[in-house]
Amino acid sequence: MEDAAGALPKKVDFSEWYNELLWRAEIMDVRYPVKGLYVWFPYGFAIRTFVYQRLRELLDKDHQETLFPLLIPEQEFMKEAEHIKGFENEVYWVTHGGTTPLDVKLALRPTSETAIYPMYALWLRSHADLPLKLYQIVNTFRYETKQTRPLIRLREITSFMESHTVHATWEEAEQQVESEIALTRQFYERLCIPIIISRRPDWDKFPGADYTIAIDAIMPNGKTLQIGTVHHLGVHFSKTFSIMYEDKNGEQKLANQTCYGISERCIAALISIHGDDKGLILPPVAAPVQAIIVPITIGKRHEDVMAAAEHLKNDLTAAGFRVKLDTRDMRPGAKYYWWELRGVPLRLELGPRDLDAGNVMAVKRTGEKTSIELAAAADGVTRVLKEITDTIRTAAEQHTQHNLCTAPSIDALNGALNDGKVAVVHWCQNKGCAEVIEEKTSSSILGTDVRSPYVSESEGVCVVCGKPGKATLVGRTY
RNA sequence: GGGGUAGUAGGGUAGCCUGGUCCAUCCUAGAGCGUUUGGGACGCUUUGACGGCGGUUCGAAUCCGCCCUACCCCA
Repeated sequence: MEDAAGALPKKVDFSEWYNELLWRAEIMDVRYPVKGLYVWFPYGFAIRTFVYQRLRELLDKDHQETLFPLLIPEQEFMKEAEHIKGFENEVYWVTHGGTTPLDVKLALRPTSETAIYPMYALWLRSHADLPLKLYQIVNTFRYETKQTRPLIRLREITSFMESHTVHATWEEAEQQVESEIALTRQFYERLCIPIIISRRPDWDKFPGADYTIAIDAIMPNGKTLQIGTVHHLGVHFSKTFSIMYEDKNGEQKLANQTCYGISERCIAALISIHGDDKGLILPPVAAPVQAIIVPITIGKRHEDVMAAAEHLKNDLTAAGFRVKLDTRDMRPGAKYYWWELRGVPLRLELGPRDLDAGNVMAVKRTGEKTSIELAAAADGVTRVLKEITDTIRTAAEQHTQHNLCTAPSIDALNGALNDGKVAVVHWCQNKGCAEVIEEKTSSSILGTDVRSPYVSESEGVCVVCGKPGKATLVGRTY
């Protein structure tokens, strides 16, 4: 029934599928009349809320949430040379207050280092104030010149979680980097999104960082999406902004810093990796509606069924599930399609036959049907939702494993990339060789020191020059 | 960074080349009423559009220019 009313484009036509799904599943409205700015539909925003709740839960264990201004005065923004170089072509400037030109131009934050660190300099006095670990979830602005895409490449990033930590020593900051990586792992583990961690090459690190660790996911078309970065800032910014503390011996020392970011790209990955030809598939942790009850009412059994459905809803709500009862005047089949498109993990069909048997039919968004006893509905739903999570996670992991391979030569690399894969090659870490690889295969070096269950560290000869090389992740990127 | 194609109701389209018969086509969605309801219901009634600004012309959805926006390809 390909041509049935309302069929989505197939997921193999990823770009079309993605755009259509954002619209049809009511995630983003792309019709806002400014390039690169999009509107969250309430349903999409609800997904965002639950996803970011998961992130906050993890951060709040040892970070504190805060909020800094959107506007950064030009002189602060211009203090750190490398940082400016990295961002100057992407900054939006506020130049007027009404009709009056401003004496000091104000930047719309492309990221908040230069907003936060002057304040850190004021706040930090002694080693007893360390470590300092704050985060905020804010919008940021970047004048992107490449093609913009909803949730993926935006001129206004609406949901940028940025964490900024301060430590006494470089080693402590390094440990913090590891702990942020572990946090990111847990976050994506909960969303059932497999990730690949690597260390970005020097030319691709954050402007003003000692090094950058990146988290990438493989999208359905084989392109990689960077869905998190952790940066060791060393003392670059603390020198510039005089972020100093008095150590135990009474000496003034420069602090070491890290910063770490995750944006709504995590939702792009969530949608893209799990969805199918019917629409979204949301893992229960991220689903605004975890179970939808569809009553099947015929003739005079209408009231019986509705009462039982209401009762079921109350039971499940009391047990802590996000449940809805769909009482709209639509045929049941239409409701099934409607909720499948929106990725609700579990559908509970309740009709006269089920009622007479004391059961409710539980249909997983991942495909399977089982019967649940009405008297023990909460237990049944707990079990089935867990099975759904496992199915979603396993499918995503298989996809990632399937799309990762090793390539012993440039030709093999090209072949793998053309097959929609991400590959590991050996590379000598020389910039010239990287350029050869990138040019010959129209791809990007993602990084070295790859951490993934599907990639093992190995030594080998550089695919370009034949000198000793390290395992390096290469892919076509968003 | 370079090139291309397009913009017509909420969504998708026809009309444009060859300006007038277009108070604009069809599908879908929306509203109202009725009959329906175990996988996308049906009938009747009804609302709703030529991206923006300017130009050419007696007359512009249609031709020209600029702007905005979107999509595709190449680097």
